[in-house]
Amino acid sequence: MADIKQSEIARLAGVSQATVSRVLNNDPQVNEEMRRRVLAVVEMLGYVPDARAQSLRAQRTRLLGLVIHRAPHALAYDPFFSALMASIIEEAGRHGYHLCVDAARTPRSQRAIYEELLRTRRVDGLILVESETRDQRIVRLTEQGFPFVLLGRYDPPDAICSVDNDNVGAGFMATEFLIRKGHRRIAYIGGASGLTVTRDRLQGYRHALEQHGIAYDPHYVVFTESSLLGGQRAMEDLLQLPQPPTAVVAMDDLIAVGAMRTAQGHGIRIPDEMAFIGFNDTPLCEMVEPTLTSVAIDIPTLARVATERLIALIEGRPVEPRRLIVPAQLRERESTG
Amino acid sequence: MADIKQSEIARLAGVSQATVSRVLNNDPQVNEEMRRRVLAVVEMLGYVPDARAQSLRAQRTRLLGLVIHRAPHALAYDPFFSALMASIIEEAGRHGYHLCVDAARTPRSQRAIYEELLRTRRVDGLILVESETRDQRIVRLTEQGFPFVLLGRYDPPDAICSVDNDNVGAGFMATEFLIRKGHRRIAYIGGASGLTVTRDRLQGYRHALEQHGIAYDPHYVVFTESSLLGGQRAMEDLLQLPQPPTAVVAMDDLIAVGAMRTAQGHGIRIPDEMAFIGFNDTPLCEMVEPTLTSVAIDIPTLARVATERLIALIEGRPVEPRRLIVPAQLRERESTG
DNA sequence: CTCCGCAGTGAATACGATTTCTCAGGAATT
DNA sequence: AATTCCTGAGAAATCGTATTCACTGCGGAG
Repeated sequence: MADIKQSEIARLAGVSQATVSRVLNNDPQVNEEMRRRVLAVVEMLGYVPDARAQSLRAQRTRLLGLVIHRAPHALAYDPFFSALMASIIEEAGRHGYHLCVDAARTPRSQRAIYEELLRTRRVDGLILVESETRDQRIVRLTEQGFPFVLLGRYDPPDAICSVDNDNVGAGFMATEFLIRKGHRRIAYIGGASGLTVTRDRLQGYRHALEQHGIAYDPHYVVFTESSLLGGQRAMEDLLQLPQPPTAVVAMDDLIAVGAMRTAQGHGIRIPDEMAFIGFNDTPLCEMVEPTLTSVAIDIPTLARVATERLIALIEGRPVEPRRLIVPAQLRERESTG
Repeated sequence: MADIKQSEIARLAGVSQATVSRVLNNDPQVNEEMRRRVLAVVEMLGYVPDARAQSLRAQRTRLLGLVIHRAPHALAYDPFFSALMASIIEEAGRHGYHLCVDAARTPRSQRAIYEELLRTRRVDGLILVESETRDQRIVRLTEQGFPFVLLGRYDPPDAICSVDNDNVGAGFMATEFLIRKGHRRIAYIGGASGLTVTRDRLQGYRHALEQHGIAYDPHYVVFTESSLLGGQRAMEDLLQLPQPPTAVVAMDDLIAVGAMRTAQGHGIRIPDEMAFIGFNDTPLCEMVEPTLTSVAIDIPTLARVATERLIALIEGRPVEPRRLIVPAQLRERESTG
């Protein structure tokens, strides 16, 4: 049924298989009469070229790769990745590409997955998320000359194509916002301390304190796992302090909500006694009580730009500048009064 | 660098390219001495076969397809799909398959995407979610003899391979639970009325009422969009009734949370004055105040089984029984007292 | 009138792997 | 010792498409 190939079309149209290929690829070299004849047959049989053959011949699959780490947890619980995926898929589709999503449970399986995708040439390029400060993937991909784009890294090596939200700026924005509300004892809860995103937002936090003449107190900075539970644990620690903070900047919404829950559990009223601010402006913000102020990452733009650039790299078009930063935006809600 | 092919390995090992292929495919016909020699070279160069060439030759890509509808909304806001994806990817990986995720904004683009995946033979099989009562995709795929598995449809045509959570049972379970808590005026908020999942859970709801001698009142049944906003709108309607319900069965957690928000907005205390129960047991349930009782769909099992069966279909292994039902489970939390 | 160039086409080949066919050479059988 | 059998490995075909190369007419220039 579906086993129609170009040679079949060619036979029915009375032309050579090469001509069929030319017609389908809009080769200007082909005569109008021939084109019509071929297209008529193609139309009639509903022929579409076999992607597998095209992949081999053209040495490109038109597949982009995205690997989610810390699966299945991150994928199932963090809407950031889902939102990112949705926009990547959309933009990829606009260019005739598809998205292959993989997931890794452990750093070890992660390495293996990248290695496989790379070696088997199953995908044409990769979007790297959750880049760490000294990322082996970057080294490996670069030495292989494999197209990739970093998404979500603030200080990539030069010559690496990257797109990032302005994490330093976002950290600064969140912290300054709280300072202007009158807070002086502001805590920062980070995710894994190795992640650049954790560090970048922390840097913005310190910047804001400094700029407003508030001394940096390391007791107010804790690192935890990026999850509801992580936020809860971190908050427990902060509440042990002789002088607990009056406001909390949490590295993501999940952590923020976890921290809020714990604070509420201790009878603390939000935002009157303690203010909270998260990052990513996930749907979660609207779902909790009180609703959570969050610094918005423009995920659709981030995804769109990263995808566009990756495809440009794959197709050998120039990509300048190598590094692009998408600005953040603060969405004020109830948790900051 | 990475442009090693079998002929290269063959040359270095002093054998023919066919032998290299045989070694890599564990052909017992090959001598131990040869095998060692080839493997040594393969190991040294880190050679891995090109997936594109394998795809063409074997007429199979080892890619599974999943199309998310109502994108980007559904993907970004409904953790169900993310959780599903995570488990599909994991199970697929276990069998050497990858997952290609697509997204459709409109029913029209949806048709186009399925048609393309089908015709280009880009994927070996499809997992269909959100099956409707008279689904054109099923007709099309069946007539093409294309491997696919239905996920989340309770009453598939015979001979169609499907996996579903027990939606009727889940609807029954949720409703009966509320009845046992003493509720008599119980509302049901469904998603799009065409979705089988909406109808199946409704059927279970009616069943439970009937079995406990409660008259079915159509005023207590409303359909809405599967979103926070949809839940809010539906709740507004229910609150207009002369005798508002004392308990609400919402077709998914998102709708339930939206409905709860609106009820709270009207000063209704939960669960004292009104009880709520959702479906899917998404992470959201733990994040809201009060936490939401939900009927758990065993997503990992659902995904695992569906993926296993799809791969079996693809590889021509028998799949019996055609229809499989994964039981649901109620997770009691604060919203039902 | 001859030759060149060019548009348009078909034949042939490449892409990288798997699989079938074929055959050499050693073991086993008579 | 001659024939058959079997094992193992090479040569070649194949998957479906894109592309290079070579050829055919035909028109215009010299």
